[in-house]
Amino acid sequence: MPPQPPEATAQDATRKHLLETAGEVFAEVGFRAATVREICLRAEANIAAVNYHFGDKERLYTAVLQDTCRVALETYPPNLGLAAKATPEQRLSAFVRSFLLRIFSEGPAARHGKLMAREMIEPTGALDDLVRENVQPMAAMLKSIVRSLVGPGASEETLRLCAMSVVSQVLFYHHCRPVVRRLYPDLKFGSVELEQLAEHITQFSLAAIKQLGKARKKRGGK
Amino acid sequence: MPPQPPEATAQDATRKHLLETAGEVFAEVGFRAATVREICLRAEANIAAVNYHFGDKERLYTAVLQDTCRVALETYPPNLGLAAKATPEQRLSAFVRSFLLRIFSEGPAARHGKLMAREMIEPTGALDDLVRENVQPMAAMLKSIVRSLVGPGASEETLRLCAMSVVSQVLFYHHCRPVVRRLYPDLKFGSVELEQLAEHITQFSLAAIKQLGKARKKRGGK
DNA sequence: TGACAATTCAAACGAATGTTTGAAATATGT
DNA sequence: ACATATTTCAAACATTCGTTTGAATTGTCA
Repeated sequence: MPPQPPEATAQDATRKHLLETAGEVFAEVGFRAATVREICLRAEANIAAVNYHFGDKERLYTAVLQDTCRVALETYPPNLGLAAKATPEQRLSAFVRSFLLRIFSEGPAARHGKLMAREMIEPTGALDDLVRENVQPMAAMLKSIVRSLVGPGASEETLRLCAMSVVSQVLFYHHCRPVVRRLYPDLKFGSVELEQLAEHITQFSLAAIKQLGKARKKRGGK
Repeated sequence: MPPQPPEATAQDATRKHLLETAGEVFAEVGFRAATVREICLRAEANIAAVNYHFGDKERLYTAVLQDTCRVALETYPPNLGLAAKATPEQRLSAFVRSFLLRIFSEGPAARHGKLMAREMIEPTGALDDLVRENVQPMAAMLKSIVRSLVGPGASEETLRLCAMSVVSQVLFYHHCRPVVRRLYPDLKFGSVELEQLAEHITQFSLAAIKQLGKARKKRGGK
């Protein structure tokens, strides 16, 4: 007895199809440049379908944003199949790796990354919920990893700064891809390269965090 | 005998005013959402002024992008008044600090950062020239700093990865400000906080780079 | 089958936008 | 001062977009 029986999903197939197609279009060209005509055309639905099923273009967008976020986290969960007794180093590595994969993956799961990148430029009302329900827990998880790496007694500010330094490196290649591509035209982002990149980010961050921990101890903590 | 005598600039004051105002509007709402009506209204120019002086909206935009880039680099030069015999550590610190200031500054110099952030989402034809003439030299400068920090014999890939790790941390707070603001509502980005942030990024990166250099030496280079 | 609700459809509406136009105004050079 | 080129101006044009409308179609249930 599944909570969502198949008939409930098949009931409004066009609504689901619309959600899927809108995700594609929004990710490709953004909310503003996307037209409901294009979305309905690709979804093989009537122009009026968006307004009928979602009210208007904006509510369709927020539905898309929530849906893509769910799909992305289901496809690439933040812990990425980690043993319960993993070391902090392993946990950091898994965090970085799953984050990179989630962002750079092709297919439906990648849409969320693109949409979020656009949200950074022009935040919509949907961002508040998204940060509270998805980003916040992820940030807490990373901060706990950093805490166990840098040792006890580190200030909250230090933990926050280090966590940001880790996340920033992951997001950079996605966010600045247009520049990176032009700077290094031969650079590819296949699964092999992503693994190397994850390894670098992990090692770079581990070295920095551990060094900061040592330096703090020498100074007698603070 | 200045190469650009004052009469040449005063000649078409509306063109200059248009460039200035367009920079404001484009930075605020982006190329697509910006309207030539709004730009001309703020510039106290006629609707047709854009087409007369720049041909069309797109060519106005590229002119704005080049102009703001020039202003930003003039206001916050990458070396930031550094002595000729500065240590690599000082050079890295100056690079990070000037980069942060250039991006987070208020006023006309900040526009370039906002426009570039939008270019990352929807690159225009103007990006190619910009990367070639401005980003590329900056990347080379940073790479040379990293080279002198990590020690001789490091691979080009290592240098590139480390340089990216540095830049990414700088760009993160600007690019992800909507999320950061929601995660830490009390966080401010005044001049004091920017100095602290620059210090963290510098120390974090220095620790990581030097550690990578040591590790490479121990392994006998590569 | 028949009545009612849900969904789909083509067409049009109203608003906003980049651009064009041709005349009016201003500046320039002799 | 005059003739010419440059710049400004109000108005309109052509297009695109989100949304609405009312009829047609399909599905649902008794």
